[in-house]
Amino acid sequence: MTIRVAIVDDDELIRIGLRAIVGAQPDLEVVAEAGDGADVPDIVARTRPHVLLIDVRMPGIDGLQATRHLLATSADPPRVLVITTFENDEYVYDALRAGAAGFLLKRARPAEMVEAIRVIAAGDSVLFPAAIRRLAGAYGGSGDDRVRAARLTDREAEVLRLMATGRSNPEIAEHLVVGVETVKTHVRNVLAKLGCRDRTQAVIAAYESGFVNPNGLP
Amino acid sequence: MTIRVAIVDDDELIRIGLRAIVGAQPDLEVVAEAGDGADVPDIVARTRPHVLLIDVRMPGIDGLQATRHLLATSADPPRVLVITTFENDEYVYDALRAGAAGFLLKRARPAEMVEAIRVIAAGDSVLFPAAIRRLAGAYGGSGDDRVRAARLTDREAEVLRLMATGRSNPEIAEHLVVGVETVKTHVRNVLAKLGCRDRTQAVIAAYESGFVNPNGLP
DNA sequence: GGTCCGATCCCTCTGCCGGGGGAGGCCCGG
DNA sequence: CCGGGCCTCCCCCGGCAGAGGGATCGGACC
Repeated sequence: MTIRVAIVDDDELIRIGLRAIVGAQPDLEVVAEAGDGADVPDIVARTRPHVLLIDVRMPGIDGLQATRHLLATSADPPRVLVITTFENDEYVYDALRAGAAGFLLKRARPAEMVEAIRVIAAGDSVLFPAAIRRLAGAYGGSGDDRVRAARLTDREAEVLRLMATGRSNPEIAEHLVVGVETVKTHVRNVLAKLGCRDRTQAVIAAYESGFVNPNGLP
Repeated sequence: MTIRVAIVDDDELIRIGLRAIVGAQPDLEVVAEAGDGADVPDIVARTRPHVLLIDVRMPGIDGLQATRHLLATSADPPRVLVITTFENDEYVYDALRAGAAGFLLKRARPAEMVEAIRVIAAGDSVLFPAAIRRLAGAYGGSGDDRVRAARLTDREAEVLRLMATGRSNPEIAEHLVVGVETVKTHVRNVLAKLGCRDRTQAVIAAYESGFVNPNGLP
């Protein structure tokens, strides 16, 4: 099956280069191109790409915003591969946090680029699976049973996620920059809503209901 | 040309393991070892390694600070490969932002580790997806790694499994028909072997390493 | 304007959890 | 035979967790 690729970059030269590289592969196909992040929802809806190559830095709607919006609204979003010039671009990390599946350096060799696209399209492997899933899960809506049924508030969900990283109450407090007492209140509410006796049971519920996931897989 | 590798980790066991793995490769050579991030500038200046393996989490100067300092002061710094236990460790993001070239999971297989070192040493191919893919590599399906590496006894494994069902120590004791003190001893041993602070972290490790799984699947 | 809810913080108090010891019985293997 | 794992149980103790109260503030909603 050919992998459907969409390219979004404000620099036409980059688009031409990427199109040439991607188009030369028998198993890859460029199904859409755009020069503005604002077009992303439209082209995704129309062409249903498997992989979306998008520049983090663009005038108007940048890759970060586009990614976030996409994962928040699309029922079956493409895998997002962020394009960047500098490997230490701070936006990249924000993009990854927003749910991007990986990133690609503009100066990477063509063979590396297409390999990255294939890897990303395969979906189940790659970069920071757990972290990405967690973040994507926070924005997008993939299924929890018990946790979703608990109707946690944003803050409570955040606290549960931190509990599921093994943090103690003081550590969560530090991370959220609030008092320990506040965290304890949230924890108490989470436990009550989930019907759990202690934080360990809550973390188990989080795993079992897919609120958090081990090493990958939706 | 042999790739010169320096290893910095506060855990001597990890250092021994890495040294054994790296040293066994004909094209890799361990030129320095340290247990404290404070030693990094010194060993880098003295031994001029190509690749620096460093643990993100260490008492005193951690990998993050060491990396930052190194890249800020060294004229020709080594490529930094960060060592971490959890792939979603928040420090990892910070380390990458600080200039690390990639990260290595402690539970990765030796072949994946040396491959990662070679990729990093090659320098220009800093493509994360490709590198990470080799690291995360064959992860899926059956991978106890962390838990298996802990070499738990039968009883300890049984206790961990019960911990992962959300049982308290008294409940585990009742289930196993032994005293609570016995259970506490097993729990203590499990925590020590897994390097966890509390039972919640142990349960997370059990899920993340596939020792137990949500809802099904091998 | 009043009500409800979410987020924040504070207090007390019970108790299990987890660390650090030690100690006896068992079976296996050198 | 005797050492070493493993399982079992015991004591002491500091500390955080979790229950149960109550309080303030802001925004959303009516």
